[in-house]
Amino acid sequence: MMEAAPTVFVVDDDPSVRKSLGRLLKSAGYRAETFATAGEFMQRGACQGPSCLVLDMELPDLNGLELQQALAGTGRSPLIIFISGHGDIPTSVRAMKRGALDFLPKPFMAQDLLRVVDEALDRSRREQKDRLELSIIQERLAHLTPREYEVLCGVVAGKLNKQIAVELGVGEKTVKVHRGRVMEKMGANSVADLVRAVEKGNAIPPPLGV
Amino acid sequence: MMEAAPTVFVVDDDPSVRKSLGRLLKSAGYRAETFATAGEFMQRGACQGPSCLVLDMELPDLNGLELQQALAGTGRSPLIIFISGHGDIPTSVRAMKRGALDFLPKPFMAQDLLRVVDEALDRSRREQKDRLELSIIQERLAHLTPREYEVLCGVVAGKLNKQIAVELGVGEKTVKVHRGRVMEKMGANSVADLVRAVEKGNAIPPPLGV
DNA sequence: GTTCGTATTGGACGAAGGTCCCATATTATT
DNA sequence: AATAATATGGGACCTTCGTCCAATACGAAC
Repeated sequence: MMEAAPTVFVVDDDPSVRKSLGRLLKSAGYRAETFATAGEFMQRGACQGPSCLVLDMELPDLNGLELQQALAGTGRSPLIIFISGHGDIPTSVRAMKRGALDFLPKPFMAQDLLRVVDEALDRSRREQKDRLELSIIQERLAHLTPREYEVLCGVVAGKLNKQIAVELGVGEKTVKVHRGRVMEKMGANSVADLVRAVEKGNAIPPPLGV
Repeated sequence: MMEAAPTVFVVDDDPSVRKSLGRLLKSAGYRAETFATAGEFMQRGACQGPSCLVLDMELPDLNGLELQQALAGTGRSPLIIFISGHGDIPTSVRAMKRGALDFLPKPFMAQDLLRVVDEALDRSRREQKDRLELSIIQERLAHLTPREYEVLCGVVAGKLNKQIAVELGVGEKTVKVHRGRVMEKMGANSVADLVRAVEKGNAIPPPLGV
């Protein structure tokens, strides 16, 4: 199975920068898409393969930091490499605190950018794998009935069927039936698997308070 | 039980900065210790309570980034807030990529520093709690006999006693005995607890390749 | 109004887990 | 040589878990 081509998005208001970065990235073997404004990029939906965003800090509509936040607000959080002609330290620090991967002052050397892009795509692949696993687990969790979910909680808390039954005010028999269905729906072969799945599924990335 | 006083370390070669920051931090209610060089700070051992480090980037012996790495190399990784009079963007970005909490160009406003210090100490408390849990688990893991550890692996992999017995070439009975001891030594009341403990215990913070 | 999903339970049975007491063998330590 | 820790088991016993077949009840959807 072939992996989707790695894509690098470029958002920069300077046409010559877009053109030269586009060329550079394509020559390095990446798919490149360029945008002149934050708005344009927001319109383009997320892509499936690994990707990252090379983002100019100074844009006509939103500035780079604002776009970074806008994307985070809509659930998209691509790996961002900032580039900037007039950046200052506080701006770069804020960008990094919000999760940017790097911040390159213009002008930068092509190989520096390519190295960072390469790292970004590597990380993007890993994140994509993690997100896929997570979404599968959450999908399965969502298909549990309320009762099944209650039983699940008891099981991963290490309680006995008997205890769970008392807490829910039902017979131990009933708990067993639900429990069996939980194992089946979650695709777990053992309590150990179940615990790991639930731990992963509840791992909510803490929002960066920056 | 009273928590150890939060401590802020200051490393700066300028005596007037040390003095004024020391005063500022003490007036804000923190314990403050100041150092003129990286070497001096390295000599002082880690403290127990929550702490963070306010670190000047320009020092006579090592520069700030070097001290940051030197500390990481010895297993200490205090939360670092850089301050710098002559910083540039690449330096600040590198510092942030290596995990610094913030990077304040001099001169900065006292309240800005205090806000960041406060956040750092909050995080330090959380990290300390996590490290404590981790060390307890690792301590317990270290007290398992080799055989018990093998059995533990089988259990958290969701295997049946019978399967584990076959793999280890022993009787199911023996596995049960080891398993019982594992549960006792690990302080686990259920397989679920055991799985969570092992997952935590194996969570090795990935080194920042920066 | 019938069908579907959900929740509930019974009886029965076997598999698996856990814990007593007891026993042996090896190795390391003292 | 004696002691302790480790590793290995037997026998007995109870608990817990899982699954088979079967049934009832409620609400929502078609």
